[in-house]
Amino acid sequence: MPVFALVDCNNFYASCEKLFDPSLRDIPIVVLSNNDGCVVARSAESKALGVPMGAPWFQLQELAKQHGIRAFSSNYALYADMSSRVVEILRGFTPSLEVYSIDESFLVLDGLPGSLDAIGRDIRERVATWVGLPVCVGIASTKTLAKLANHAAKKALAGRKGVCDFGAMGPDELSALFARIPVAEVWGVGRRLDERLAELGIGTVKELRDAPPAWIRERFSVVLERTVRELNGVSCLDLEDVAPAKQQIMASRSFGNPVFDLDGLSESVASHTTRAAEKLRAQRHVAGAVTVMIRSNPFKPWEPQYNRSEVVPLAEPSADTRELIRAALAGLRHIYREGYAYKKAGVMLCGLEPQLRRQGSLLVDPEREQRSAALMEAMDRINERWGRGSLRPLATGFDPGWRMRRERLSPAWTTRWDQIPIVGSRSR
DNA sequence: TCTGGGGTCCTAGGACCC
DNA sequence: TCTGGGGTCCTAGGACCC
Repeated sequence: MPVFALVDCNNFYASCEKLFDPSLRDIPIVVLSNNDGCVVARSAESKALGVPMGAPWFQLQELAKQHGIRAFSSNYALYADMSSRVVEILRGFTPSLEVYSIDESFLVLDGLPGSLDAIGRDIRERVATWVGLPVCVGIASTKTLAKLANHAAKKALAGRKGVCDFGAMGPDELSALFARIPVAEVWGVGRRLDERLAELGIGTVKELRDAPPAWIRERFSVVLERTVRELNGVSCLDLEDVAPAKQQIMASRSFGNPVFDLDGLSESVASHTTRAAEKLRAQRHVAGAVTVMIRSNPFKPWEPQYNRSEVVPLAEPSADTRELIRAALAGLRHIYREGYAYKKAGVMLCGLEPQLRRQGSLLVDPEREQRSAALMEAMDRINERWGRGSLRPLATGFDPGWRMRRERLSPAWTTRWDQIPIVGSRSR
């Protein structure tokens, strides 16, 4: 029987913010989405105050003032760096590891010496000692159960010091626990499924676990059927230790201020295309089409609304930023309409295929293609060495109007020499 | 003034094929 | 009166995840 562990950082973004600023200890803090829009992470103190996940920050002003809640802009440079440090530590326990998200990893612990509970406590201690972040560990025979065990370690069985191994619990104990956990906590059960399950009298994990899989498949789908099997200890989801190549690549952002004219939209679309193209080349793929999207602000229904996208196929699949921008801007000109306050623009690259396996085409000049590849590689290397955006297409512009708001950004403590924390200094 | 940004998978339905 | 059976591919939409 396989043994999966799910290691999950507690309140990850909020914990990262607290890590380098001791004055924040015991202070309620939240981390905001891009444009300082809504709450995407809360410290334990903020949760205790009842700050809801996803709440718009401007609606929390009163509560924040009352309790001294501090808010931070998303500092992805910091979170990504801390995340990779945690993963590095986890790799010290097992080579079979899947990075599931920025703050979660699945580990396969089969055949390791020592008790699983002891390994779990080791993981917790090592991460806490080496990088200072709190994690919880859930251990079970399937991924879905490991997720649930992790949840139990955080909530229902918080007394177990952040480690929960379902394998060490008896069937009655497990059933009693499952009868206390709402079915919505199960990985793969979202709001809609929760509602539909409730109508059928399934409200707890235990009730879903004990439902006949065939019946679930009939009433719902093969996806939920798989979830039921996983809850019964039948492993259906394998560890994906090699991340599969993306099938589509998105880049989009809301604007810090509304944009009205084509020029502003063009600059943002060119910027998004540039970022998407970097990701595309990083996975060594080419794209067959570019989708460009623009929309007004749906939270202002009293203003005229406009929401449109267009797919622009490329004559030949490409990873050349210039060609992708040309296609995106052609699509943008086609769908742009005057008279709207635009709130968001984005591009999506699709029809992705590996760069190398491409079929030769009579329409492609090999010499030109080589020059393109060399230029893109040079640009990527310069930007890697000197920082993103050091060398960029002119079409991405200089207008700050549409760029996102980040008024509460903490320093890039670990990724910029000029922002590294200073512990003490000798004065003369 | 102010409301995120990515992704995946599955299903149904239509077009089209022989 | 009466109009098959099987398949593929594509797209849109809905659900989920963090």
